[in-house]
Amino acid sequence: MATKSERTQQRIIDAANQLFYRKGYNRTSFTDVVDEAEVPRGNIYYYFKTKEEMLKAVIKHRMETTTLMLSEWEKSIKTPLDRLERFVQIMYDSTPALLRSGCPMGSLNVELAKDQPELKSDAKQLFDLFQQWLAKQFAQMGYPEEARELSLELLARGQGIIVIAQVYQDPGFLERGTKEINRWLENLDRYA
Amino acid sequence: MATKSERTQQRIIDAANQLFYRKGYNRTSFTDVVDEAEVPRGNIYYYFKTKEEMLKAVIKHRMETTTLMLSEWEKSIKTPLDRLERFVQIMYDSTPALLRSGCPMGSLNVELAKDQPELKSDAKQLFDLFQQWLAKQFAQMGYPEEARELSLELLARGQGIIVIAQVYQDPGFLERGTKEINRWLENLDRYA
DNA sequence: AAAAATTTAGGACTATAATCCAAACCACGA
DNA sequence: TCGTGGTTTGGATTATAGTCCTAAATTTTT
Repeated sequence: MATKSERTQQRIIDAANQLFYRKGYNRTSFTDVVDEAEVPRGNIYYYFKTKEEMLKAVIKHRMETTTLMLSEWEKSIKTPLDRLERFVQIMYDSTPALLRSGCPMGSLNVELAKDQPELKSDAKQLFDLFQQWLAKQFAQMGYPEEARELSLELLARGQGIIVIAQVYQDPGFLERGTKEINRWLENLDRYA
Repeated sequence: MATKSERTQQRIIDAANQLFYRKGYNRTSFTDVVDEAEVPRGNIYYYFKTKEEMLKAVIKHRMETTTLMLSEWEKSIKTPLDRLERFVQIMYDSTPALLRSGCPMGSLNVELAKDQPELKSDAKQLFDLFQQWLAKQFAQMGYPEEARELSLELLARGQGIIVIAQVYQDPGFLERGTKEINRWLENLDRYA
């Protein structure tokens, strides 16, 4: 089992992760994290000397859980189409959170792209992770050439739908959008 | 001609407008604005008592210029298809800015949607403005029923393409994306 | 069990941001 | 010309955020 120290660190990362998502990176203060994680003020600096470091840890954490999720999908889901649709599914399943705080990956990138290039390149890794996994599925589906472009298109569609659904607080738009993506994927699969 | 005071106020709004776009609202400080507008420190508070007020003025300004732009398009461009394509065109024309700072309207909404609901509802007006104008064009094109949904879909496509193009710093993706949107619009028009 | 290393804890310190203020300045009508 | 209202200044003030420090407590190692 994890040591107490490891668990404390994890609590901090979890708290920061949530807050960065809900409030955004820049608007989240150390005080916020400290309160949420229920760690004494000064102690947090033992684990993370700067806010940047904390963000990097959060991104690393997201990378790990995402990697795990994707590899499990790969293990448990047989066809590329079903895997791609599983990806779309989490969008739909996350409706309430997406309407509240947008896409965790997209909004972080949009925020950091402004004026914080070093951090942005870290956040971009998350996109890369999904992008490469999606491309792999498209390639297996029979589109090795177009795999990258298709994966970007799928990501773009998702991002767009989420932004608009959030702006208009419209879960229906998210639902119709994901259905439409599925139709598109099924057509791609059919005519591969 | 505008009074000196009016011109000063306008300089402040222009500076804030640019900075909010380039750095984001939360990361822009009064000092930044003061420097950019070349107005003495204290003077800015004569015009805007709070940062919120300044944002509202910026949004108002954007609303005005956008309204003007859209009504000019309506005057000078004859068919709904051409008008819609004109909209797509500014996306393409703005490639460098979009790659640098994302969509001015989208990124502002994404930023403010996190934890700043009052401001968010102001920023949303910008979307409404475009959305209603786009819907009008779709209605004229022959889709009165689907006008709203189509306008949201067009906005979503634009947002998605911009986010991905920015994340991957890929002007080509933006170009292909806008071309694809145009194809879609032309098909809609053809089979109206 | 003592020594060494890690972790906790709270507060101090510094930097930066937002906001306010009061004196000076200026334009213009009485 | 004087005074009055709007405008300009720069610095003062306050709040908040980020960072650091040091001593105590705890855990680990010897």
